[in-house]
Amino acid sequence: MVRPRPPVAPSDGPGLFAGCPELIGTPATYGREEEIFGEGEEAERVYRVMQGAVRTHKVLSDGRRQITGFHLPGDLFGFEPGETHRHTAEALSGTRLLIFKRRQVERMATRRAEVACQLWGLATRSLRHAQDHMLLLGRRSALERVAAFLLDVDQRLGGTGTFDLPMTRRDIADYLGLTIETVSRTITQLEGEGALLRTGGRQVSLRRGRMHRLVEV
Amino acid sequence: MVRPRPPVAPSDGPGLFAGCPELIGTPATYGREEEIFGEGEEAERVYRVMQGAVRTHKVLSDGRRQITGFHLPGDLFGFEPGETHRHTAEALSGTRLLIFKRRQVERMATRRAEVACQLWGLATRSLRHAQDHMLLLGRRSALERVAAFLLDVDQRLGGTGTFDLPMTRRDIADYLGLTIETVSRTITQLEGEGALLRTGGRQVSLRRGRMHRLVEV
DNA sequence: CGTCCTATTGAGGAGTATCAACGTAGGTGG
DNA sequence: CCACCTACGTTGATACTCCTCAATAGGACG
Repeated sequence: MVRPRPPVAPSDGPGLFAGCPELIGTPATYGREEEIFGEGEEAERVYRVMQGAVRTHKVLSDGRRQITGFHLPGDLFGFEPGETHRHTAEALSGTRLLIFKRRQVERMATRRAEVACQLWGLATRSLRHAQDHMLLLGRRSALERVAAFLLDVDQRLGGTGTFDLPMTRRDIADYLGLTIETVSRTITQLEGEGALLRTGGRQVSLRRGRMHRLVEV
Repeated sequence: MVRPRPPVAPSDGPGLFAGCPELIGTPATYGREEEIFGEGEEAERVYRVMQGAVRTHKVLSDGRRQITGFHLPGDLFGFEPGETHRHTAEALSGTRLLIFKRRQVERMATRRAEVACQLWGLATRSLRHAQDHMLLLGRRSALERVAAFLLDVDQRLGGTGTFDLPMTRRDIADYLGLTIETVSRTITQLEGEGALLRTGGRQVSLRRGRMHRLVEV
């Protein structure tokens, strides 16, 4: 969730891949919790979010799950250097995607350097997000994790300070490497310290100054 | 450390960038613990390890550190999508590098799609490593982390099962999101369970069957 | 209104961090 | 060549964060 939105806006046009008119995507819709692709499946398609949201995750055999990222409109996902997907991807809610043939994109990338550069940029931005998240998972407390997460969601949803969390406590917990109980308790604690207000349902209103002080560098 | 070696072998030639003869790197050597670049500095160079090893890390203001990766001969590092480095890079020991001008590489990438594709492949492989590491940091126990780490180092150093750890306990701890004491205790525990032998200094000899059983999926 | 799923809260415990002491190895200067 | 010094590593005692298990409350939907 920390990843900044890539500069590829959905307004590039309904059928375009990263501004390349030769690549036309096939529209598709997915329902809440529906799987888009599974870990281990052949990676023959590439996806672009048009509406809704997608999460990608990895699981261990005993069910422990780590969400590696949330994908919002404009984001591309599903690229793999190898032949198979290393993640499972699922729609968070009703979601519209554009599907591209991976071979077609790769062939285009070998011909048009700007497409290949865009792919590189996308991968590098994802990498930066992943590295920031490693620091969070390896070295931050539960309070810092939740505060950083809430600030990030706020920013991605417009930065007004008041918003509805688009995911469940389970998703948040599996993204932050915590349990749902710890997430819940931490939000309660943040409310007790006056760093946020719960204004009904999943809506929260942040005191961004106080929140930032909890995260610091 | 988990990242598999990229297919770009150092034997590509002393001055070549990813098989591209137009790009000639400048050789440089760095001593133990010497900084190669710092977080926040302008990212105008790109590096390739020829000999030795490099670690990249991020730090919080209070000193908490997360090592995001170790780079061995053949690996490229230092790429950034933005203008500044998001990491600090330091040599683990006496290390020989090849330095490339970032602008030059990018210009070459816009002209030659195969260079851009190589950059994409490098970033994507790093991303895969980062995502595997997120699962480790977010959801694995200390025992699993250390066992996975040792198996990975063994594999990267030839897979014989017996090797010298090329980094200190502090580096291991900061890579695995643990403390040096926990790393030390966990290695002792692994020895007690007959999953490895300490054969003097930093050398260890793994019982890979037992180690693998501890890591599973 | 009941059912199911999600979220909150509490009590207790496991796992890892922290603080401290001691042991070991490698390098330096006498 | 040896003694010292410093950095690294191990082990122990204790503390604390976060997890686990359990019960309750709140919302969405039929």
